[in-house]
Amino acid sequence: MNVFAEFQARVAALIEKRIAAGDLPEGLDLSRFVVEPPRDAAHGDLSTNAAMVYAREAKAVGSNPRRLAETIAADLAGEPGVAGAEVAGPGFINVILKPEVYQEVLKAVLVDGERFGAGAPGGETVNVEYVSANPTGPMHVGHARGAVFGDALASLLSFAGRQATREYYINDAGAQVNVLARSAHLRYREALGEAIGAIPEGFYPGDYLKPVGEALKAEFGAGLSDQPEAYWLPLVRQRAIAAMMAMIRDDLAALAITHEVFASERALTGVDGGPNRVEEAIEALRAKGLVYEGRLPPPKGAPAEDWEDREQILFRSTAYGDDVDRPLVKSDGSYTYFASDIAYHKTKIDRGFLTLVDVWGADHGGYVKRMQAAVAALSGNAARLEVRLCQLVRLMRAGEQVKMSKRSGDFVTLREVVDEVGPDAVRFIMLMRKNDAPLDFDLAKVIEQSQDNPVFYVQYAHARAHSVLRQGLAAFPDLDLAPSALAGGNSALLTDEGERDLLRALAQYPRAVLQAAEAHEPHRIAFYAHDLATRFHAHWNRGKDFKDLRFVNEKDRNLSYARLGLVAAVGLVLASALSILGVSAPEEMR
RNA sequence: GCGCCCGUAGCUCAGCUGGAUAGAGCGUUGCCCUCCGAAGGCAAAGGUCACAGAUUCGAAUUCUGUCGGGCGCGCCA
Repeated sequence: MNVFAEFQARVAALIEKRIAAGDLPEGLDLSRFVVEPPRDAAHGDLSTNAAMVYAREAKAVGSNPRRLAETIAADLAGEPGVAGAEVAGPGFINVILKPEVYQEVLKAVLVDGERFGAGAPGGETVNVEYVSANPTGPMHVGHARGAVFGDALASLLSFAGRQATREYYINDAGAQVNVLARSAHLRYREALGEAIGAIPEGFYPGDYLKPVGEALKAEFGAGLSDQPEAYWLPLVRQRAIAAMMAMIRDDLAALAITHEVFASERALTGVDGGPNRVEEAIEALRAKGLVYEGRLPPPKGAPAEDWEDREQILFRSTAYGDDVDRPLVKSDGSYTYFASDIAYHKTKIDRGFLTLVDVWGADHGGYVKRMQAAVAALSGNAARLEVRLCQLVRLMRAGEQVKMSKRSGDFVTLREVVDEVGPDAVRFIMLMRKNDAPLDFDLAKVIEQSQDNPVFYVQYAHARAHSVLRQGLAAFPDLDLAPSALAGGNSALLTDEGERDLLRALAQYPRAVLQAAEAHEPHRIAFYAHDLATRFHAHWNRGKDFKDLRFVNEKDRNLSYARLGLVAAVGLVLASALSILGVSAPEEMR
């Protein structure tokens, strides 16, 4: 039950009525106005700018904008559920709703439970690709942001009714996985008892490869030590990648993140058998006349000492808005990363997705246009790729930046952070910020001041709601506090301003979900949850000053029951919002 | 040099796709626990929305320019 969407439709109908009456011209775009909650509660329950939006059109047909507003307001005042409507300020129409509307909202929350605010299932299919970290080592905190964002976005879209698929692209075909294999082979020789000394430049130095070396020893004995690299590299690479992916999945699981599809870049190339999807994708582009041999101007800015001017195979990405055409084949004849990424995105299109969302680190920003060009070209402009860039996380410790370098092996892993502060805090902090704003993640702060962490604030509100329900049951042991039963309470008794404030907040949840899903901005759900928690804490505290405002009043069974229904509804919506964010909703926090 | 992102309270950030008097957390100051959970609440102080133009009934929000910061700029991923 979305009050705002309902009134959006009603106002649209009233505007059509004005058109029929000649107060407005035909052919208006009825999606231009909004029905929203006013910032100031004194302005009523709903507010619309419809009369202002169409003021110019009203003038054009000789009508008066002010009169238009008053006519619409008068019509609105006669709508069911409306207690009053008036024109205010520069031309807003403010609507005051009858209490019955909120009683219905409350009932809907209690009946629908954690599904309140969810969109109708069966919406469009959306592919959300996130994390896609190279399988060369454990995840570090920089990966966490995109991981949490993508996961929460997919949850949000699913809740809003879309059919979201979570996907991870494994970069297991490039040069860096060969480096991984050589590094693992080094650890293998170490496991065999060989003194390998310091890890040479150009190898991954981390200890996390030691178990891989041990496992290789267990599987092959000494059988790989005297062989040429060409012999052992594929064997070691395959096992090292599998080990890294297992580790990455574990790290993600610690953050409650899962993917439905793990897509292998290597499998696309056909080197291990199977069709060569990369070649197919390039042929598909070639068939559209978008692949040619040509020369590129030298790169500007950063000096490239090994630049050589030569003919190469290029994708005409400029035909779809890119700045320059992009190479598909390297000088050694192998495909570029871009070429296999085109093939990967083609598989998404071939699987029927028309909306693709990629979550990348901000350092890949320069890559956005060419990938969008490829998706547009491959799908004939039918599919749309949206790239959400996550600014890199600056990891701080007591106000000082922690330098991280994968090469030196000196980095803070995601697992270390999760073990220190818990998955809920990591997720909530990352989701309290827009993805494209930089984020300082101060370990010392999160650890030492964990009580000031907003995640506890929201979780506490949820726990407090359940605490009140427990109190209610203690006072009235025979009450049925199941939400479906509470829906039968007499919510007309909820007349206090604090209670009405909570009801208004509950009514806004479906709207918040809808808008967050449309904008692909899960952080709005985090702010909604925080706002609802604030209102709940505030009203709870009023019960300290005014005893008759407490939810549980042992002398008034019916009133208590109605109020417990409100408390249960707040708890349900908080749980729903936290569930979208992937944060736990404990019923007790003592 | 070019492209993308960002600039809002002392600090960290929201600002509902152009709306009414720009909000919250932290920090500072002063209050509220014989009382449903004080991990909470109330109040005060704190602003040239980087700057200058443009668009219109109306701009933190859209466009242009300037300044400042981040990221990126064949054959790495």
